[in-house]
Amino acid sequence: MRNDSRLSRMLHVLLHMANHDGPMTSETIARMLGTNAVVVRRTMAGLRDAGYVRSEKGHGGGWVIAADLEMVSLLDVHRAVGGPRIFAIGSEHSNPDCAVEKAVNAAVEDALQHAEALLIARLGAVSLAELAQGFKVHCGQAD
Amino acid sequence: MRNDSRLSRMLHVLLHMANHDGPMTSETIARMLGTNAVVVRRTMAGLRDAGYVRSEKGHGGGWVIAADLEMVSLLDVHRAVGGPRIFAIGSEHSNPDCAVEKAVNAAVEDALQHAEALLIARLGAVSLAELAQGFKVHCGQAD
DNA sequence: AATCATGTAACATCATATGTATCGTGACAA
DNA sequence: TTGTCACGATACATATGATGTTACATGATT
Repeated sequence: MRNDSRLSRMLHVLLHMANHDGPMTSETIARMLGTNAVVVRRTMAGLRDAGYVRSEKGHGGGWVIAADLEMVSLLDVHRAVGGPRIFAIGSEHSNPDCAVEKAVNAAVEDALQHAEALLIARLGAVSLAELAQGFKVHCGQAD
Repeated sequence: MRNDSRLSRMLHVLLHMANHDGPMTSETIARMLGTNAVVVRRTMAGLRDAGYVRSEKGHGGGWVIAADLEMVSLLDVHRAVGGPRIFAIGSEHSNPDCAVEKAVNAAVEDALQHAEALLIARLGAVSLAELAQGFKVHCGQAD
C-alpha cells in the first residue's frame, strides 16, 4: 500500500492555517495538497473531533484552528487522524503453542516496540508551535 | 494491508531447520507456517540468494541451512527477504517548493529515521544462534 | 431563494503481501 | 528409462487499507 501520509498532510495544513487569516475551504486545502476536497474533509474530521480545528459551513466558511499550537504535538495529530498503524512489518501467529514461534515473535516485537517508543517520544516532544517556528513563508496554493 | 510477516516467518523456519536433521520440504514448512508451499519457495528464495539456505531437488530434497547461525543477524534475514519497507506512514511531496511542507516532512522523516535506526540496530545485534538459545523444543508441524 | 461549504455515503483505484493453480526442470530411485 | 519427488517460475486471485471520485443532503450566509 502507499504510505499513510495523513500525518504529514495534516501538519502541512495546520501550519498553513496558522499563518492564514480566516477560514480555509476544503477546496483550497485540497489544491494545496494536490488532492480532493472530500479527502481533506475526511482526514480533517479527526482533527475536528479532537478539537484541534473547527469547521464552519456556508458563505465564508471553512476550517480554522481551534487550539493552542503550543499544546498540540505531532503525536497528537498522528493520533487524531487515526493512524495507529506505524509499522508495515509484524508477526504471524499460526501455531500459538510453538515455542520457536513465540521466541521469534517476542524478539521481533521487542525490537518493533522499542522503535515505536522512540518514534512516539520524538513525535510527542515537538509541538506545532515549535514546528511553525523558523519560517513564515507561504507556498503557492496551486498544485 | 496485512502486516508483512516474512521476517518472523523466516526466522521461525530457520530455527526449526537448525534443530532438524536433513532437508525440509516446502510442503512441510508450509504446513508449519499455515500457508502454501509456493509462498514458502517465494520467500525462501531471498534467503537462498543470500546464501543462508540451500535448496535441493528430487527425492530427499528440500531446504537446508547453509550458513553459520552465529554470522546471520535478524537484520540480515530482514534484508534477505526483501523487506525494505518498515513503516506504514510517511510523507507526500505535492509541492516541492513549499517551505512549510519541507519543514513538516523533515520533522516527520527525522523521527522516522531515528526509529528506523534503532530498529535496525536492534535487529542487527541479535544473531540466529542467540535467538536459538533458550529452547530446544519443537512444535507440532500440523497447522 | 440561491449559493456556498461541510457531512456523509458509496464506489473506484492503487499498491502490496499473501494465497493458489499450473507447468517446467532437475534429481533420485525402481 | 521411466516415474516420482521437489524446487523454479509464471500467472492470476484475494485481502487490506489509503486514497481518489461522484453524488446528494444539510446548514449557514447573502
